[in-house]
Amino acid sequence: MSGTDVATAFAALGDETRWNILVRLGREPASASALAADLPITRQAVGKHLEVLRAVGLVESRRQGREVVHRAVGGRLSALGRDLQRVGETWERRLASLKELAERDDRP
Amino acid sequence: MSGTDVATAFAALGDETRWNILVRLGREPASASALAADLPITRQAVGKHLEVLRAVGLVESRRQGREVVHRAVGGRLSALGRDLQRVGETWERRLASLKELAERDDRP
DNA sequence: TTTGAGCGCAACCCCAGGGTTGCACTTTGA
DNA sequence: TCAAAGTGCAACCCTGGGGTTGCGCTCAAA
Repeated sequence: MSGTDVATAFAALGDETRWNILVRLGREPASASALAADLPITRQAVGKHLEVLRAVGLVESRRQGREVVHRAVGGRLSALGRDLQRVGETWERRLASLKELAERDDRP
Repeated sequence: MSGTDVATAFAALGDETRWNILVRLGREPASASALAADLPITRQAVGKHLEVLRAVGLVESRRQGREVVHRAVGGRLSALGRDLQRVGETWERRLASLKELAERDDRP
């Protein structure tokens, strides 16, 4: 998990509109126009968000007739979650070690 | 996990500089000036990032003499990770159900 | 008690990016 | 075959926020 990738992935998740779109696609796949119909923004704006989400692998798109259906990739989100959890636990352990070292230094 | 909270939390993680600061604090606690010394930005800029991170509970700060020491809150990150993982798995399950329904409809 | 390190505003600059309008293209269905 | 739905650019607007400089405060150490 490189730092850059993590940052861009979370930047993708860090926009409220984008999060709403993702949640909506988590319930069921939909086209850009369908999404725009439920949201207070243009289809073009939705398109840009979908582009961002697809770039980080959180959404997959598939042409179906004259419309393009987008779906949320749950696996990608789960993987991100697992990575985050691991990093957080590492920090907790490290902090505990530092604390222990400090206490040991206090009473040599 | 409300949508707004999630978005703001990930927005906090979505900036590369902020992520670098977090990782640095995950190795060991440090003051804003110490952080600024390692980074290509001003202490004031670091301060703003720390403010954002503290607002979402990813960093805790404690005055020690004349300096303020900041540390990464691993538990908060782990919790976020677990939430993400859960949401992702929900999506996967839902998508599987939809697929099964579609196939059942195909052969009535 | 003076000096400098560390911190906290506040004002300012600047650009990435979220949003829009406008247009041209394909595909379905009547 | 024609109208309307769905999509894909491209140009443009404008705000948010990441970054800076500048100043005044506090507190530890000499």
